[in-house]
Amino acid sequence: MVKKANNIKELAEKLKLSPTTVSRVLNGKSKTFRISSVTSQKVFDGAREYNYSPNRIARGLKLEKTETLGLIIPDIANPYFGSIAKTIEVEAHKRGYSIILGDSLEEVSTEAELLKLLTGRKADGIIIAPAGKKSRHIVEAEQQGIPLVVIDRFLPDTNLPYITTNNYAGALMAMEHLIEMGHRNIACIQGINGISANTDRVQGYCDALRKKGIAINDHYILGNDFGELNGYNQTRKILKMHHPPTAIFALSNLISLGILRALKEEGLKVPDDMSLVSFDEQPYSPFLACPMTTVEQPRNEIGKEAFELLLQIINDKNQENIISKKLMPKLIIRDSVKKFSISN
Amino acid sequence: MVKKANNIKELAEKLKLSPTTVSRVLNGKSKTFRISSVTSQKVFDGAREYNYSPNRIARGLKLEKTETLGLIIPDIANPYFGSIAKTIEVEAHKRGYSIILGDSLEEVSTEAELLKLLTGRKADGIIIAPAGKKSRHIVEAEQQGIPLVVIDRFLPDTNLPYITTNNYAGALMAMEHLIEMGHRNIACIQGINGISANTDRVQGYCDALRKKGIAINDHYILGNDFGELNGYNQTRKILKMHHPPTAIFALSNLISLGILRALKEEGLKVPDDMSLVSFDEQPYSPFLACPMTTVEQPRNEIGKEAFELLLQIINDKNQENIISKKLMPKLIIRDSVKKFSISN
DNA sequence: AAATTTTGCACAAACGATTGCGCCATTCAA
DNA sequence: TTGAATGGCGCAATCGTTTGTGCAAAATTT
Repeated sequence: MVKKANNIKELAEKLKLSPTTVSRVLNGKSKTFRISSVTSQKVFDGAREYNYSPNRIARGLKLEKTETLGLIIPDIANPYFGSIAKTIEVEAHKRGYSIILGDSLEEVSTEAELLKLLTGRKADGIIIAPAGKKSRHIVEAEQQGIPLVVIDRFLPDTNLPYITTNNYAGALMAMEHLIEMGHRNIACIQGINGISANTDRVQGYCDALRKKGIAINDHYILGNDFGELNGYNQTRKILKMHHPPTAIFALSNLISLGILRALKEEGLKVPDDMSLVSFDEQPYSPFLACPMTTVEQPRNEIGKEAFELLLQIINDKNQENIISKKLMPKLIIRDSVKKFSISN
Repeated sequence: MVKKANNIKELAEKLKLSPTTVSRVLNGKSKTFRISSVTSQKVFDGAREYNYSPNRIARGLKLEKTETLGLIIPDIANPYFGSIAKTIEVEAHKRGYSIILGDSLEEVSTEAELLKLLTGRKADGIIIAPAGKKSRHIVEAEQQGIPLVVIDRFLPDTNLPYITTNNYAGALMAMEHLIEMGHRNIACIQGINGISANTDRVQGYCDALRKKGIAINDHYILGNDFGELNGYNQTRKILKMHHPPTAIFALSNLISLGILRALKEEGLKVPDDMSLVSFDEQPYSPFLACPMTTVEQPRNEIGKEAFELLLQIINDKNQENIISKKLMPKLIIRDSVKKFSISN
């Protein structure tokens, strides 16, 4: 059996020192408190020998900071959020922070619970990708004084700091590509209405059409969920239209999977029977039946920037230079858009 | 500004009660300590009115349990682990536990750090998908007394409790399908050698061949990583072989993506030029250029069972009925295997 | 040699909860 | 009327850290 010191008092006794001294040495305050280097060394050696590591709970209680960050995500199984979570965890770990992960299941009520839990657990800060439009509970949490950064979407009517993709620009790129390829009748299957990420993308969709003098057909904008099923259902609707579009702009990776499922059921091919551009590049995008043209969001940057911003809010007294950002996405052109030489 | 009680003492003062009483009421011990129902009600109302929620850090310190579970995963961006993490988080949340997430980046050293961190943070238990073959640090953590469950892989030479897929059975199914379809020369691109999940799958590969009296060609078993690049590199090797196989059995979702990339570069088609079966069903599997035949692991069950098992270890004194499990996977047959009528 | 400064460390009080024990008031039994 | 039993709640110690303050001993100055 290895020798073991379970707390600072035990270690102090074995070393014939006081807990005070041990604590100070281990926290790198030897100089400040004039602990002799021989004593310091004794403490370091002892800590290793007796395999002592401080109880972070007790430490957190006393210091009133836990070096813990909350991360609330609507769906951690979605690789888009998964990779954001990854970079946040990795960055946090580098800086000594741990992540408490909460999956809100896209439900505002669960999200509110998680928020309460995290404040009860005295997280030093929270990064949240909000589940819905309602944001009162988030604003309240922030007003209780907990540093908070919003990702993926921002919340209008609040001035919570955020890091998101420039969704408007992404939609613009995608649509300009479709239009250049000769498409005029383009449907847009959207996600949750009223969420900034969605609104901005739809805005980009509309503005791109407007710029080119193409009339906006309201029936072409449909759907209300970022999930696969919505993509499937809306596509079925589209295929039954009088005057169906020649292309679909999908506002999420899951939506485009649903589109593919519906098209496949009807025996339709991309891009010959239907052109497609989707938000969210994925590792499999190049290997689909028809390699897909996508808008790639800068996931890693979102994670990094969000973490840095949160850290800044935690550490800085002057909240002057807290600056939200919309990061540029990238259009990856593949084969899922058919070239139309003649206008349809 | 809302009225606010930041700790139990403040709340007690406002209610003209002692912290003792408040604590007992809020912990549902009114009966046991004969707190009158009128007092109890006063406490409940007060807690709501002053928006009091107990400091879980202080609570954790005193109670010596934090209702926090550690989850260590090699790559949270991989949807396979992502969905396991999701079910674990959701189940845990239902039972009042929070999850501290750690991404080991497939590195044993990072994994060891995370393990230390979690014990320092006094997690009540840990669920870990080990990154490598080395497991000393994991065993040590468990011997320090922290409840621990291993997922995805088990660690031979230890008797740590585990929940995994029955990888042997999964490989057997996949191979039997390939053989039934007439394939005799089947390559196997494997993941990290020496890891149980990999070893078992390779064992299934070999046994399936043996059963059918097919000689095992050592050159057909190659690779040493679960990542995309390994799939790509090994496929390039395979394509240069004297006597190339007619089918590849990929031991992970990422490996099969790498295979697809290599095949695509050479202008080869699945299944006409190469048949393919892969471990790990994915949402996109049906929509690939050739809809892929896959082995689906029971991710949700793995998550649930692992959590239940951990809870059992945490709560039960008698560790008699701690029982590890290998859960059955499912073969999903699509179009990526070509039918060979004539033997090749 | 006395006074002062510096060195080197320890005492004890927090942090916010939980809990063994105790104490007073009331009710009941004798 | 007294003693015992019960009802209803509070005191103070404790969990493992950190830290403001304090106090000897050694070193230095006068």
